[in-house]
Amino acid sequence: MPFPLPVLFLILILGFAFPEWAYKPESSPGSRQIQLWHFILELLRKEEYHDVIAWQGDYGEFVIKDPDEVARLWGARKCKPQMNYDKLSRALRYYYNKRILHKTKGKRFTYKFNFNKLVLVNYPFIDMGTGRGVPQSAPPVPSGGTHFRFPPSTPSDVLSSSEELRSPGMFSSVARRMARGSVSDCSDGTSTNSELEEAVGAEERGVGPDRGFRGLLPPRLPHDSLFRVYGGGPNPAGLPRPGHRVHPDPMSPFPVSPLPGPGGLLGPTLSPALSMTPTPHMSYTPSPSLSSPMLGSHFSFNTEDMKHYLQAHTQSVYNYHLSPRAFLHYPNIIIPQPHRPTPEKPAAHHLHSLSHSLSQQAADREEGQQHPSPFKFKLQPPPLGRKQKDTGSSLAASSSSSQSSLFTGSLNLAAGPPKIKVEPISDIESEEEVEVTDISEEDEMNHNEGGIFTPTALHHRHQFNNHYQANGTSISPSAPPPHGNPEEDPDDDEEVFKTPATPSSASLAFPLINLKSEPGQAAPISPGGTRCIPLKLRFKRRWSEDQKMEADGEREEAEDKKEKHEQPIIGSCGLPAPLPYFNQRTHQRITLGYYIISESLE
DNA sequence: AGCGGAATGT
DNA sequence: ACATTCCGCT
Repeated sequence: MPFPLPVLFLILILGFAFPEWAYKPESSPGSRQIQLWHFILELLRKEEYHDVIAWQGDYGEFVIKDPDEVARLWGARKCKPQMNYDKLSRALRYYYNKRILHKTKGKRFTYKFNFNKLVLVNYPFIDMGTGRGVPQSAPPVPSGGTHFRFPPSTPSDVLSSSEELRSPGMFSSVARRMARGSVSDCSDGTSTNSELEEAVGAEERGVGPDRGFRGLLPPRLPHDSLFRVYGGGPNPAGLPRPGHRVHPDPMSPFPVSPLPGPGGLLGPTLSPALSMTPTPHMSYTPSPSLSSPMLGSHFSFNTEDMKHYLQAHTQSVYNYHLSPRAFLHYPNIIIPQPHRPTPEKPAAHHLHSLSHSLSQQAADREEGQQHPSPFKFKLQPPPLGRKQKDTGSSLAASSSSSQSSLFTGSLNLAAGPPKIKVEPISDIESEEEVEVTDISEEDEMNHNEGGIFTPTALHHRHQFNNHYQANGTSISPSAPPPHGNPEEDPDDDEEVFKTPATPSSASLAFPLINLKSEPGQAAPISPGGTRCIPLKLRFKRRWSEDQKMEADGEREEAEDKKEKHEQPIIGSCGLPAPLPYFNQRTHQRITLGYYIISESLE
């Protein structure tokens, strides 16, 4: 083996951090076509449109003052001249089920973003503001006290020579044009999007970078605790926070976004939830370069693999404006020296230095805590989208594991048919492994009966009876949840969002790998208090799930069509993807479905 | 005004 | 997937 085990593990983590999905635009502002809620946020952010749409009322609540105009703008952006508010509102209504938005009842044209669930990793710096009507904006990067800089986001700076790393359209001239809000490619000549274009142009022309952030700030903040990182509230996590918002990092990519999207529009946006829960949304796409080695009894990473993944990660971070906090997940990343990408491929260097400074950050943050540099990760199963449900995702069991045990665990599964017995999960374990990173999870835990987890729960109830019934067997979304969400506005239509997006997360997920634990150590409780279950059980559960999925995956697909609840909106954030293992008999890759969320911040 | 099903489009 | 379009219903 070219690398010692710890290094291999790092490579593995890094490697899995940058699978194909990292390039996928899902939820990313720049890529793909703009989504309506992106656009809404964009408008919200611009003072120019405050007569048309503006934050109003509760946190995350906005009112469309001029529905026709909003529709017109939207139609212009999408080159849909026939757009009107009726259609637009239909689109908005689709967001209800996705829990991006909900309607503020009784208030005309008033909707509310579900920032509890809206983990805009791609908009990590939305600053919802702390100050009662006082527009605030956060520098896009917590530059104060750190060395972090978004590197120059030019293609040559970020992209490697590897073609496969090049995201389509990224950083092209077209992309740059789009980044200024110019999407007037409407071939029908109905380019009516000049407004936004002008607006963005004005921003670019020099109004301070700070200016562009303001529009996104809703007038009030429900809980300081929500935004302790960027919001100006207490900052228990100890993350360096900029003292002055007026002097944003000059290196910030946000004022002039490199993003191709409609305007780099959401550059300086923050995920309030992210502040607390850097919950990456990841769907793992198997990487060929890793699959073959995994089948064998040993890993072999070649330089290209490393380059690929390191660069990919770096690129995805840049492309998607990922929060630098994403790097906190690798506080002690070490790019193996012997195989460090060469200078003409600077991505790894970036990553290296990034992780370096960020590890310092992490060290600062960890000051006074037990473990100065805990290589600890919380893992979360993939969101229960339909796809994931089909492929099996909900039963990610948590575990704390040493490097070697993780490896051997994976390897054992790869090396031979797992001798795993299907057995129900005891609710004790399930419940105890709950990791509430985001207080918004609380409501989910309390209301999983209406959530996306439901179908899975139904399908697997016979198998995981105890677990699911622990939280009630009713799948009625109307079952009023006990009040348990301190951050939920009292006057808000709570049931809408109390629908648990991720009871699975709450009850089954947030597995944790404590990389610091000794080999073989059970590490039942992490320093952060996370309950972990043995690796063996984790795989066992996983296997059960997979077997189950193989059996009735199609049936579920059919039934899932009716299921509208989907995962919380989480942007891709360039974090490690789940570890795959293989079903030896079928030789199929199986995604474990663990997501590294974050270190414990508490 | 607002909801959501259905068909359709990209 | 994420709308767009249409429409019946409340």
